[in-house]
Amino acid sequence: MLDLLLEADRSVNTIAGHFQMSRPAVSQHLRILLDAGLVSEQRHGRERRYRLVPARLRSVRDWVAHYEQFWDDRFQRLQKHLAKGNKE
Amino acid sequence: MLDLLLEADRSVNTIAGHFQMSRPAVSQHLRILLDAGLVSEQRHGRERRYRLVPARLRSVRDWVAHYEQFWDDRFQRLQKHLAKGNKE
DNA sequence: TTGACGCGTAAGAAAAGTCTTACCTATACT
DNA sequence: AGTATAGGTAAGACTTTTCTTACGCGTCAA
Repeated sequence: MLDLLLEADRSVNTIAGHFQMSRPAVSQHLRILLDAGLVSEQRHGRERRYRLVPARLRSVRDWVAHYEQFWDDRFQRLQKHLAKGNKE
Repeated sequence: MLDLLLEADRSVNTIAGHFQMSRPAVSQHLRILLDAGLVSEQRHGRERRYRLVPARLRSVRDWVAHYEQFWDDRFQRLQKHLAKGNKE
C-alpha cells in the first residue's frame, strides 16, 4: 500500500483494486496508517485520496538507524584497544 | 530488547532480567529476531549471547528510507512545472 | 429526488501472536 | 556420578489482529 502511494495519491477503491482483500479491510489499514501519521487524507467530492507523509516515515527510519551506530562504536573501541596494545 | 543489545551482547537470562515476562517468552522473542536476521547467536559454554546485526537493521532502515524520495521527486516536479509556467 | 457510487464503521468469525507452565538437553561444578 | 545452571521447545490459554458482511451517510448525476 505504501508502494502504491509512493507513485501517487490514491483513492480507497483504487488501492483495494490492487489487493485481494475487501475495500473495508483496506479502509481499516488506511485508518491505522492515518492514526500513525504515515499517510494523510484529502477529500475530493466523494473520494478520499491518501498521501504519504514522508516526515513521519523519516522518524521511523531514524528510529531504526540509531541501532546502526553499534558497529561504529564497536569499531572505535577496537581501534582504541589496538592503539593501546601497540604502546605497551 | 534491541536497546539492551545495543549496549552489549547479552545472554537470555540477562535480557529476561530486564523484563517482567518469563525467560521462555524472551527466548521466543529472540528466536523471531534470529530468524529475521536482526540478531545473531554466540555460544559461550552454556550461555548463548545475542548480538545485533546492524547490516540487517540497515536494510530495514533503507526500506523505510526509500519512501522519503517521495518529497524530493514531488518537489522536483513542482519546480519543473513552475519553470515552464514562467516561460509561457 | 431517486438511484448509484465512494467510503467509513460495527459486529463477529477466523487467524495470528504472545504469554505461561512443564519438560528436556547440554554444559559446568564438586 | 550427581546436582545446579542456561536455555530451547511443546502445549495450551488468552489476547490481539485482521478479515468479512451488513449497514449507514454523504456526494454526484439524471
